[in-house]
Amino acid sequence: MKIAEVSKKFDISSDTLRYYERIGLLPHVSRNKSGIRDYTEEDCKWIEFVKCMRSAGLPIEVLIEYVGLFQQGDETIEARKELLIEQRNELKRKMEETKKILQRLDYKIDSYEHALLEKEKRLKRF
Amino acid sequence: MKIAEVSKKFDISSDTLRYYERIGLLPHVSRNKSGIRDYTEEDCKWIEFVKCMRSAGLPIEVLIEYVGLFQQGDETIEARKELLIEQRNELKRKMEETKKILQRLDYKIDSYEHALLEKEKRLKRF
DNA sequence: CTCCATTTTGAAGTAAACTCTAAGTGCGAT
DNA sequence: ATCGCACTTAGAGTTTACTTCAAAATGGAG
Repeated sequence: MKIAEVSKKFDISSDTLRYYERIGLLPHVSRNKSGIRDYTEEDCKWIEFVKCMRSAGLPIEVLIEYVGLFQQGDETIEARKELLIEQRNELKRKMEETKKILQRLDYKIDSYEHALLEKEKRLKRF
Repeated sequence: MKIAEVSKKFDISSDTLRYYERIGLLPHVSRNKSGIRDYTEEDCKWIEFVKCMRSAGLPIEVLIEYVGLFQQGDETIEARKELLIEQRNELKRKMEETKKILQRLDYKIDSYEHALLEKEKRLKRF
């Protein structure tokens, strides 16, 4: 698969794909004899994984570390697991916070609802 | 309250407080006769609100709009409510996505757990 | 073979959200 | 009254995460 195809498939610009590879957020993609990237299924899985984790807000730095550990082989399974657990905990924490903020928004919206009703009442009075 | 106090209270740097005010993310804070900011309780409530909403990822731009609407008075109650509803929906959407990603992380962590057990088994065999 | 779109690289540019600097003012403590 | 720290402003600088650019090479259609 060439870069344009992959770009379309994941809705990530070619530039970003090259950038991700350059900074080590994706493992090196192999090239054909003339130096053009030829993405494998494996590469695509990484891209999908990275896109997903980025969308959840995992920092690029952490994902680079994960890719790095992965490339070092089986010796890093424990470390990778720990990294994922840490990120999961962080995500859970964020979700709890978001829940609270949602409640707060609900409350505020409700207040506005009441304010609007009051306003209407006052208008009808005349 | 002077800026240093407020900064400490909310753990937001003085620079950031001034910056927020400058871009309209906070209503104008009144100054004493010698030009030094004197934050009221009202100001503090705004800061707390902004900090909270920013932490949930609401864009600065949207919050600036909200502050702007607020300053225009009661005519904008409806618009403010709509703005909050939109942000709430967006937040809900994000939370659903985060939930899915949490599941995925759980699954991945579990896989690593199994991989580690397998590794241990292999070691014990010899 | 000729075009023209696509790809390559390294490097420079951009947007958002701060963060810092410079140059100056104000005020409590010694 | 003067030291020194907190405050002021305007504006420059930084960081993160891309994005664009420039110049050269490749690849497929006609």
